[in-house]
Amino acid sequence: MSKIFTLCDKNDLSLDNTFDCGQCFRWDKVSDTEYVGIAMGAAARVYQDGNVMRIETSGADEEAWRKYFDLDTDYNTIASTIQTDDFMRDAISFNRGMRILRQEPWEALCSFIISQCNNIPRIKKIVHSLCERFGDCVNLGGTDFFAFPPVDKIAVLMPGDLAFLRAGYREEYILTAAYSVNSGVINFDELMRDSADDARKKLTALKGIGNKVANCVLLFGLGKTDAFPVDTWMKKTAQFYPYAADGKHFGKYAGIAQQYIFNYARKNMSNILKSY
DNA sequence: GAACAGGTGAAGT
DNA sequence: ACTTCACCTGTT
Repeated sequence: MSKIFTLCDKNDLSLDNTFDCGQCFRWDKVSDTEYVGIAMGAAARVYQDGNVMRIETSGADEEAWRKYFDLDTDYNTIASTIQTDDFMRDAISFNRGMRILRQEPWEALCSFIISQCNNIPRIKKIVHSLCERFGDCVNLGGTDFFAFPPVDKIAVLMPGDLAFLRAGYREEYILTAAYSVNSGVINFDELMRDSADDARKKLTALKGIGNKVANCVLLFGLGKTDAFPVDTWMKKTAQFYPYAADGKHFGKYAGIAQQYIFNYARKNMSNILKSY
């Protein structure tokens, strides 16, 4: 049977700014007050109920979900440290209630390999297809969800076995990553203890993993808030707001600043161009 | 048909 | 160190 927990006050978690800010690919909007998805092998329905946010889940305990939603971190305090100018004031205000999800490292690595030079609908489609084929099926409220496949399920595959994904040249990168993680060449526990610089070096040693994807893995999969991914949107923004391409400027919470800037730019670029 | 999409690596200055 | 380009695929 499913269980229901209260997560937090409604002001401390914005569903759209968290699930639709480009950091994750496995949550879908059901209504203005509800998303459904799957993480840590547990399906879930996250929804607003009056003044609080609640979660109904097929598994994973309350503690695991609290960690997943990073609920022990005070984002208001972090926001004040990265609010260095008017642009950031507006970006933070736009993203009120966003939280950086603590995703599983292997899922983050594989997902952001798929993300390269791709649009979000197709990323989601490819990831879903991978899960449907190799992940465990979990039911919640009559709907089937598919967990992200464990790395050993992918590490036994040969080149060509993922052709059905239509992931193109990214297939080789997925397999390389799976072999490396499964064999222990890449050890996430170790990367978690490493500095961001050390962990980044180990990740970019893999074929198909450059700085951008590695930084996404550090930020979204390994909890390193100082990792600062710079993608095309950040580069575009940096043309008129240079700090968007400067990972040093925002200090230890640079990654969170990045996500505020990224989502602000991606959703609102035309208005931003008029304002700055 | 061309250009583009949350990049990367190899080869060329 | 910086620039250019091919790489799979799907959509506009």
